[in-house]
Amino acid sequence: MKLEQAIKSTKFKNETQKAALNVLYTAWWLKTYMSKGLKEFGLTHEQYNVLRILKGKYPEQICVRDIACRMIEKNSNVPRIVDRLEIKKLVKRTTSQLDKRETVITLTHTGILLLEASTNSIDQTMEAVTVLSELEAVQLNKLLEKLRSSE
Amino acid sequence: MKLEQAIKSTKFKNETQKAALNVLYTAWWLKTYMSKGLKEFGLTHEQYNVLRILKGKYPEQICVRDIACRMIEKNSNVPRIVDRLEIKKLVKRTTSQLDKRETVITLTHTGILLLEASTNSIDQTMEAVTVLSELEAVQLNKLLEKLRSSE
DNA sequence: ATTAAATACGTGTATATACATCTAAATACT
DNA sequence: AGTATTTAGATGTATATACACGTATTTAAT
Repeated sequence: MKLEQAIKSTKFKNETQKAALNVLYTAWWLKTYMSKGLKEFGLTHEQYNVLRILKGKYPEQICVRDIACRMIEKNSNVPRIVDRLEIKKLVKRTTSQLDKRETVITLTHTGILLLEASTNSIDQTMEAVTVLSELEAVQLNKLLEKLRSSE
Repeated sequence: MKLEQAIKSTKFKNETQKAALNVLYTAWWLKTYMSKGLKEFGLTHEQYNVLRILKGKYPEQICVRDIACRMIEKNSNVPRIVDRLEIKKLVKRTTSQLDKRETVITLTHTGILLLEASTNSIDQTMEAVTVLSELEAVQLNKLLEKLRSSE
């Protein structure tokens, strides 16, 4: 669906403003598909992101701060997300002995199994809905990084 | 900043998966700038979106459902956002006489003034941070719509 | 060595997101 | 007409987002 139909508006200041809105809308669109796919595993978008980050470093341990700076949405309240993963026994918290301020998070066996099952399912879903050739994806990545280059 | 630095990860399944993550990250990045700019006006991202939609139709009236389907994030709880705008006296609620189920939302004078001031400020901020030529923006819009074309 | 500053993370609050449920009103069905 | 279904929107719940603040621990400064 064209952006114009999606948000029922045709009045954009210029193509750049439209592009910004288009990025916001597309992100919402992607998140919606992901959340739907994750539902059968009882995971939210953010919980899944944390599990993926833990998997990426496994079996190396990782503290809350390291998780936070790897999150897509940097303002995520990682302690609280970990709370929920801990209740479901998908991760374990331990105080680091090297630095007692740090809380080290570890994937449990249950966590690994759930992550494996959900990753396969989500990757398939996302591949099915994200219609881009490899070349187009490269182009899109370039343009998004150009957009953010003021930072 | 490159996506790899932003989320401290270099392991992507393919360029398409990276593009999806890049869209999500860029959306977060844009929202952050917008929220910062809106703060001085005491508005959130979503409250601003509702005000913009009301302005787009002004002085024509518009009901809650019509606002909802124009929102960028379709799951927005519009009645609750309107609650907050009403408390700040930026909008007014009236029950439609044609269909008493409908609640019609109108911008107040205060609302119009605040919207004008904030729009100028935000448009400037967004233009400053969103670095794209008109041509690049056209390309980006095309690629995002291609990405979503499975829908 | 003692105090000051910085860091890690937990917690609190307001709002948003996602989704389910409830109520009133409008429409459709027989 | 009388009942069923649909629609609009308010409301409830769990989690997330954004941000401020508190506490314990570590590092730096004097």
